[in-house]
Amino acid sequence: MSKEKNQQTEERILETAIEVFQERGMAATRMQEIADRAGINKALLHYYFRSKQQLFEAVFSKCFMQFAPKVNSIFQSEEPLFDKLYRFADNYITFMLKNRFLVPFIVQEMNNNSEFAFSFLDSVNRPDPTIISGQIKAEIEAGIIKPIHPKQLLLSIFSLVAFPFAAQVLIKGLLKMDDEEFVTLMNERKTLIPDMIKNALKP
Amino acid sequence: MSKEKNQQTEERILETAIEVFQERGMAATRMQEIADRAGINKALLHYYFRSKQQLFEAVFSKCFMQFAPKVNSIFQSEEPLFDKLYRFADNYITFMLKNRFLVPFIVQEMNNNSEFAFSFLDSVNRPDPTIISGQIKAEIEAGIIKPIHPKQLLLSIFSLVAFPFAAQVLIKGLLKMDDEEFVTLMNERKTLIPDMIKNALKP
DNA sequence: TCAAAAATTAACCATTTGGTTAAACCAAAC
DNA sequence: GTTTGGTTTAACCAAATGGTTAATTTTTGA
Repeated sequence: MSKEKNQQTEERILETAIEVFQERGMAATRMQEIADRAGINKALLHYYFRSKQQLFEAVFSKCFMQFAPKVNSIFQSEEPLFDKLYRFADNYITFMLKNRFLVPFIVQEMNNNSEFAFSFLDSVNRPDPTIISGQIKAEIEAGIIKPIHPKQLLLSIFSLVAFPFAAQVLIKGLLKMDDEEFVTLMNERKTLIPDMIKNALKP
Repeated sequence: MSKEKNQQTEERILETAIEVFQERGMAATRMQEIADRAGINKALLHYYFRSKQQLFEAVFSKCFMQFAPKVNSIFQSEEPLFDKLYRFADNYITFMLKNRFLVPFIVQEMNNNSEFAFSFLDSVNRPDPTIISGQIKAEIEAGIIKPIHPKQLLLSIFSLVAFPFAAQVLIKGLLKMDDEEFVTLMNERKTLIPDMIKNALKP
């Protein structure tokens, strides 16, 4: 068989696996369901990816890499802090609105598999907080923004942007929103969040 | 056998089940492990709680009720908005620091089991956003705070407080924190978050 | 004291699940 | 056309898992 089809099949398996893993999470995912949805025999899964664990790791890695480099490039550019912030909120929310299960999946599996999570983060070109932390300190010293621990600021930004996706069902339930309203709200947040932080940090 | 011991056993099972479910999540939890940790026979689990699903629902309900009424009472009191906010951040973070797995558990299981999640929320004395939403609108009209959609404000508050707990492992990994630093940061956030929001909403 | 009721257990059971094996299939090279 | 290599499948397998049953132990209350 040609290399072509080989790659195609592997690709189809991985894409299907991403779907199922994101929908159900690692623990609740069944190899059989992936095989069924991909229209192949279960044994073929093990032919391409040796085990459930390895398939999961391929899925996780691909998912993580779908947004990490982008975040990285924004945070490591030369722009002023607030420009980065607007760009980040916009890009991140836009992307996550198209990939609704991504954040919950990453968050959940990191929590449930922390040994793997840490070794994965160490092996990967992950967003590096030192550069932007330096920038935050510099802008504080320059009097552009109020003093704040850089990690607190970063944590707040991530929280404001990511939590609504991470806790989608809870939030919709508590605030009595349907999906349409949720999307509207998240679109507003592309500017609302940076505006809010800008205001909060006004010296 | 006395009603006493009955209650005691049921209580011990439930407490153990809370531990295991929070550690592993519904899908990865094994009835056998709960039985082992509780020092009883597996059949006894089914004697008190008919099935894994029912045990899970008891666990989930008890966990949810550990904090929902408190949040409720704070948000529905007569205080000014910012007083509530300070009280909420302080109480919530203090409690979650002592129950590290609670938020991730609730968030994860609501996501993975949304049919159950919604019917549960409907059946329960959940935090009701209408009251505090009214208050927010009133304080906007009184010129105390800037205009903002009440749901956006509530969503932001929840995000800032809850996300670090929900995504603990991811956050520690990205920001390179050990647990000690995490605790320090979260303690600072008891006032940092309300301060930040207060500033952001200054008219 | 002793029989009935409740609690607890050991042994089972059916099904599900991740994973394996050996055979079949199929495109291409010779 | 036949061999050869990787690809795909049907059939299996052993372990794990949620759940049940029937018997045993403990408690109760008359």
